[in-house]
Amino acid sequence: MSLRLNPHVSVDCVIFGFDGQSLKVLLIDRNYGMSAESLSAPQTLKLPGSMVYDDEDVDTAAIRVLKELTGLENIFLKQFHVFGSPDRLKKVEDLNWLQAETHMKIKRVVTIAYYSLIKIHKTTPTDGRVVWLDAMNLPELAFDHNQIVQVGLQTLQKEIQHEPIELFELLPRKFTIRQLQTLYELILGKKLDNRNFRKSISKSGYIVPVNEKEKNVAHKPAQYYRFSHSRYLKVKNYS
Amino acid sequence: MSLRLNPHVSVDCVIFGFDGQSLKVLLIDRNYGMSAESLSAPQTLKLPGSMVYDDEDVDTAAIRVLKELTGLENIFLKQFHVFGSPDRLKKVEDLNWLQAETHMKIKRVVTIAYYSLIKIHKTTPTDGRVVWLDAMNLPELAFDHNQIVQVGLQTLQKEIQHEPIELFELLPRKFTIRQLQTLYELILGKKLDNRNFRKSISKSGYIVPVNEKEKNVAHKPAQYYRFSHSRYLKVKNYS
DNA sequence: ATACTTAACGTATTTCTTACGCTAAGTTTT
DNA sequence: AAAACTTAGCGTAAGAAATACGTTAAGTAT
Repeated sequence: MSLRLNPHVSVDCVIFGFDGQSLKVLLIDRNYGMSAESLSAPQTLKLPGSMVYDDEDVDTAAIRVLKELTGLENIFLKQFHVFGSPDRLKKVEDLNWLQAETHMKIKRVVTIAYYSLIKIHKTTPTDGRVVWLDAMNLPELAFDHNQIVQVGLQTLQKEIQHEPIELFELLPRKFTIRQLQTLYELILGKKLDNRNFRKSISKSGYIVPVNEKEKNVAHKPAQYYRFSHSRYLKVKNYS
Repeated sequence: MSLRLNPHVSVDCVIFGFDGQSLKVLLIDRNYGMSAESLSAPQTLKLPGSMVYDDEDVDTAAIRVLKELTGLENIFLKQFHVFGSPDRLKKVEDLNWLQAETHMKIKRVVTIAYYSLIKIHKTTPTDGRVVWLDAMNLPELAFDHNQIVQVGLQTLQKEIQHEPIELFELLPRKFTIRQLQTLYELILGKKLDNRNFRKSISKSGYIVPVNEKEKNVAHKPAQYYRFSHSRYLKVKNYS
């Protein structure tokens, strides 16, 4: 019979952001501040994550990671998968970095992955380790983080079919229908019919116009809308 | 800064079964073979689970638990949530039992929950610890296992709206439309219109009749159907 | 004034969902 | 043997939702 051990338990966050053009993922440069040679080494980027502390709920750990990096609280965060293969740390440089960082002898880490959606402009810009990269075109990341992003993206694609609410976390408070459609198209990876998209928006009942239009654009200015949480609850509960 | 530790990592399986009448969950009597007083103690029932072994993938651990209890392999198993609250072991008898069972000093266990669907008649009947109880009407279970079953059921409800394929794991190879409908109604917790249900089945394209009917029933005998995996793939990929 | 660009409304068609009426094929009862 | 009972199984019509596509509107740039 096999022996039992305690793997270390961590959380990793796939933090999606939208800058109006493309879908981004927040990454940490783990060699930030090091020599130029190190910086040019591959796989220097990783997802933000942390070991789970003593007496800390795993969800709380994910909330903490997000707070530390972005300063944001009360953000949508969803647990979506556990990555627990024993050979997740098969790259030597990953294991070395992890042990130096945590000051612990580590054999194995089981990680619980979360995804989150935030507005890019709200992130703390003082943390130089943070970079935003295009979610659809990532370089090779540390550990199994490319796989984690991929599974997170697939989960998000499934989720927004039923709960579009999550997407509003990615947009400014006031947004145009076109911005919302672009976001849908980016995440789903396909084009949508603008006229039918508009119809579905007006039918939704919880995306309401605000008294403001675009300015200084070289075409007909678009109406701004906002997401009405109270109307959302009404629509979902009482009809 | 808080200390870091290694919680123990376990898997727990919510194994759903269908006996033609009601939806069941497989539970383990952890006091099996003990004195009568112990047997009458509350919370003697728990979900099947295990610590994750050294060099074992977490998914593999879940597969192993299922195999040990039912003898079944190649069964649908889906990871659905991690339960990682630090006070999961707050009941003294739970902690005592766990430490006696594992011969380890345990402070905390983070568990990864899976659900699975199987045909009840195929379970190994030799294991006396195993009991099947009605999923909708469970007694108080050990640990946070009532909550785990509840979340598992909610996940299953969501899943079958999009991927009815999972349900065929619960039915015999040949089944009637009525059996399938009963299963849907049990899981969704609501009645469905039989005529419309039949229509959706014939439209599906992957539930095909076999050359056999019910016998010795006190009414018009029903046609048997089976799930065609090859047709399922065609329908889902090429249309 | 004309061209250009994106916003925004409308309509017709098809496809999906829902509600409900009726007949069919067995066994059980009288 | 006929009638009653039970569940199987087909059909149709109305309403809702998804799809495809034509057209006008309101600004800036030249």
